[in-house]
Amino acid sequence: MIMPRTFDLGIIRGTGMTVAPSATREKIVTAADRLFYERGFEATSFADVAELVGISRGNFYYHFKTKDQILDAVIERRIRDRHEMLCGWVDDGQPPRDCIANFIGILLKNNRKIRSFGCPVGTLFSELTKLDHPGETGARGLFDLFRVWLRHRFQDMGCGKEADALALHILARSQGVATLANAYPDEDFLEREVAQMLAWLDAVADQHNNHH
Amino acid sequence: MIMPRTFDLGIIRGTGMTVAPSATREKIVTAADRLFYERGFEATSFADVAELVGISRGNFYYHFKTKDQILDAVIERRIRDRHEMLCGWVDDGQPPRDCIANFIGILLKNNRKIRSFGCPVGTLFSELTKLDHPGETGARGLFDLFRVWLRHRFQDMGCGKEADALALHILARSQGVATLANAYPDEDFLEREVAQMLAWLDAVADQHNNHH
DNA sequence: GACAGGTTAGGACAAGCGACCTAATGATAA
DNA sequence: TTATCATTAGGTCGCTTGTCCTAACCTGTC
Repeated sequence: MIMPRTFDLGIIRGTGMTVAPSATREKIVTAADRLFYERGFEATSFADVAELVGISRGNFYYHFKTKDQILDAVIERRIRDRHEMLCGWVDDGQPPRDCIANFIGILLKNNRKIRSFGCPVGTLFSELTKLDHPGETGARGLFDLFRVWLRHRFQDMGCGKEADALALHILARSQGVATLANAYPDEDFLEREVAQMLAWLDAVADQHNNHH
Repeated sequence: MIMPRTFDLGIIRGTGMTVAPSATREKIVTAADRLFYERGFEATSFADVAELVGISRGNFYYHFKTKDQILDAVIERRIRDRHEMLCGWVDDGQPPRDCIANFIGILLKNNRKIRSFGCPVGTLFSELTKLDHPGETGARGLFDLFRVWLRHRFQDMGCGKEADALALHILARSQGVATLANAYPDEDFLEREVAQMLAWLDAVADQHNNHH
């Protein structure tokens, strides 16, 4: 397991020291995280975030020098959250097949948000790529997190060299399902596709159980 | 086959008459189509389009009253182009299996653009949804065009009631592959997934050949 | 030449944006 | 109390945006 980015656990502001994160800063990141997801990064203004947090606009400059820094903090948090979630499943001692099934299950767990706004990872990456925004690297890091984690689970299942291709495959399937669930928000489609993905997963598992 | 939108084949400008489309208007739509795809709708300004076309900014108002009208025209053209492409395959007398294979082949044919900017349909829809933009309906119409066409091809293959689910499935797979090809622009992934989709298609075809 | 109608260029306009500054506030420690 | 320093509110700045207006430009026909 590789942490794709170093984590800024607090405010540094020139002192070179790591301090406990400010409560307001965390509120800003939380609000920005939500608005970047629901409205997109560019369409979200400082005023929007300030209104949601309930603070003054001008106050932002104290916590973040630029809008890009807020984006970095949001991506950082998203990576940390997903990282914890994924590692939690492994630490629980769940077998790799169940871990991957949990990943697929995210689509159902978050089905309402996904049907409204698509996948937080895919839509953010897509937007930043089009904007030629440096944050694209961080957004790709989110993909990397899932890709590497899935690869390791498939390796644990004994898939060997195929593991990375399988990881990308299931990642792509999830992205596609999220996109179409967003365009056609009827619940049946999502459940149907998740069931198919789980069946596919079990077929892969069986195939490698029989071989070894 | 249903045309999801009526086509405005020219400029109306109050007269209620349909006139031959102006050359400048077509240039504007072409440039906007490209920029909306490469940079996104909101991030593309009138100045950007004007520069690409080589005309004055202020001139836009003569051809389009608002930016939204340009978007409508772009979506209209995209629908018309895809409609012609899809109908062309059917009119050529290609069997349904080959028609669907052609659809999957779009991913390879446009692989360079897709790896750079993602899928023109999916990314546009995703952006407009987040913006709560009325053009979302038109963008969904693009999905509808493919969905209905694919459904009819699967029906022609004898898939009956499953046809629509199969159409959505292959649509979702395409979307996911495009998204990940955008994030990881190495050629192998795209070719691998396309091969898998074609294998899946043949499996579906065989299944329904044996049954009947 | 004179005229008319479709077309174009260039600029004006208010609104909103990110970035930035400064004075006021609040809590803590001497 | 006083001093200190982190934090906040409110406002300004230059810039870009979409929208809109008007004068000039073609390119025909009379």
